[in-house]
Amino acid sequence: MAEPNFYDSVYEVARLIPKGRVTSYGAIAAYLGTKGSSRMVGYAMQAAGRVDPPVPAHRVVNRQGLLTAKFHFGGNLMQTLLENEGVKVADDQVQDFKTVFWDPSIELAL
DNA sequence: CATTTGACTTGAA
DNA sequence: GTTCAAGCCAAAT
Repeated sequence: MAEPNFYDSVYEVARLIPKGRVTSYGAIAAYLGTKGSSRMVGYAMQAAGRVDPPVPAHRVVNRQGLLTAKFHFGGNLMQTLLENEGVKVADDQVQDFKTVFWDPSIELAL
């Protein structure tokens, strides 16, 4: 079911992120085949807050596991949500990032 | 229709 | 190891 819209594709993948896991923009972009459009993934996320059902954008972080999106969430909301799901966050960074990392190109490749 | 921007990534100094 | 710069694609203006 390939969505004709780049945004919708990003939303779907973002919704597929399991609880307590996080992924990176580049991972989603690579999964969509547009590795170079890593920025677009985040850009789509911005609009994600306007779509329905809502997308767990708080589970999407940058390559460094840094909560880059928290600035858009409006404070510590993002970190709170992540910790609420079992993701340890400290200094705006995901702890054990590689452990909680969820790569769609691998998890969904099956 | 052309230009600018953007929740990023990777490479080089 | 850290900092700077360039590159990438798509949507918004």
